[in-house]
Amino acid sequence: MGEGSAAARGSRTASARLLAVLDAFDAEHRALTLSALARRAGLPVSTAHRLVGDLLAWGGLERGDDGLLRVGLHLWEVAALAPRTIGLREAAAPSMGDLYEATHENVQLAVRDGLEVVFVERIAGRHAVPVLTRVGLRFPMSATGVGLVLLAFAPREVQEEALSSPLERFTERTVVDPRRLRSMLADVRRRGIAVSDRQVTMDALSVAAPVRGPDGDVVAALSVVVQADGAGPRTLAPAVRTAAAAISRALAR
Amino acid sequence: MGEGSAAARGSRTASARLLAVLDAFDAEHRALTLSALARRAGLPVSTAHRLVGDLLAWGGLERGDDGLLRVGLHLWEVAALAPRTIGLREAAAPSMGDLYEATHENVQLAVRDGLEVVFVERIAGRHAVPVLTRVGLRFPMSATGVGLVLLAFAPREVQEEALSSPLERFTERTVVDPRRLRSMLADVRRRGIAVSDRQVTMDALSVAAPVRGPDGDVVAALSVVVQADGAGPRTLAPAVRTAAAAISRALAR
DNA sequence: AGCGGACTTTCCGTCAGGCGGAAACCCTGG
DNA sequence: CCAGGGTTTCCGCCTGACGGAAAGTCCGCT
Repeated sequence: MGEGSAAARGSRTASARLLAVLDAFDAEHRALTLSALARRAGLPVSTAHRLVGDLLAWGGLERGDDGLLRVGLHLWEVAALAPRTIGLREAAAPSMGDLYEATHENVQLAVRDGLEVVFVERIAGRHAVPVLTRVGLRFPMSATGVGLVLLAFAPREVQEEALSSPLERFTERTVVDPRRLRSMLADVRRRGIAVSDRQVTMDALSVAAPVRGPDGDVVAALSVVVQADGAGPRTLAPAVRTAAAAISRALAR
Repeated sequence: MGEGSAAARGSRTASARLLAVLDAFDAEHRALTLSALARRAGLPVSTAHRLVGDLLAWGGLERGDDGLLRVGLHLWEVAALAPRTIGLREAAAPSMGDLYEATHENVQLAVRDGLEVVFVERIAGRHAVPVLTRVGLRFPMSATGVGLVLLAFAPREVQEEALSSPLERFTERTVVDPRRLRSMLADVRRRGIAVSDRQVTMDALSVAAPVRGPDGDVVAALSVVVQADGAGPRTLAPAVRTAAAAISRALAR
């Protein structure tokens, strides 16, 4: 016992409360009123009020002209110091640009966090297929191209854990059978490339390749997303693989 | 009395302490040991230890294989929700790419926060002049090209405040005379373009133009940084201006 | 105007829980 | 083997966080 919003409330630490305020924001709720925020964070308004005040003073939140609360610039500044974010982005940008030039499709870079992938950078073609992903977004590993790569090269324990929980289904083609997935992963490791064919949406297909850090372990994955019936993976694979390799080289320096 | 690290300690609010932990990180200190962090944050280790524990659990910090603490991915995810960050980036990316294609020089996008500019995005040419700026970095407004633009179009009060405090000098050519600066700003407003000629470093020159939001107010500034003795501002201005206008148009949609 | 509702801000008494000194623990290098 | 750095745990004191409540503010609606 002890769970349930009411009970949980009182037994939260001060930091947890502050962080809950930040967690009240997500892609669908980028701007909140104080009370909406309090509701979402599971806090009494008066408490939220004080915490928000602290965050406003610090720059972690900002109040727009419309009076709504949004995530502030200062938070972003700090966050920009995260490894696997700016540094990775900077190293990857030129090669991603090249890849975009070559394909004019969505080019994405993602890293693994726990059992999920987080998209760190993306070049969205003006005319490319619209995709669900966005920078800063989190996705389960099993479906996307980048996810397959990152899972294939993840430590044993992570793989086991990912395979043991039920796999989320997005389309009729999403692979949800662990045995099937396991063999796909072996394939990815062997070929150094992953293809997610209509496993996320029925109109898109992605081709991904691993990006390696200085010491050879896979730190990120690069992918290109194309129309499912367009140029096949066959032709894209080499380009993605070389671009990923170029990023790995840039990281080594 | 009352100031000085010791006295200040006790009189801090819980949130302030947590935020101080985050502030312990900066561009020169991206990875810290617990005690170094405590020192920088002005907190007793035991306190820092607990706060760090909370942040680790939340994902605001992460501990590397080397045992050092770094800013965590989850913080970045939240920060990515900040307006004038990802959204702006996404809107600006294509035009910035075009501008880079045209010039092959550093292309930068910045917004104003208080009396400073924060660089939000940058395309670093492989062969372009090395510059001091980096994404996530903060600079005083008076020297850089983007700063001049953002200051020129800032609200009256901001301008007054910026002009009333002494201007930081970077090179012998940095403008530090408020009267001189004031006339430069008028010029920027009139021409819709700002040139910072060797005001930050003696080898670089930047040309900047305003990016406007849907309601016409200046929300960001776009700039190109080139070798001080290279192609003059004369030739760059049109390109920068058009690219900035294209971004403004993208934002309007 | 007058009213109801939703949000924000302030106030304050209570008491949970944060705070931090100190000591134990754990390295690594001399 | 010890010295010096870091990390982690423990625990009693007491501060300052907590949140209910009420006042203040700003709508839109009739």
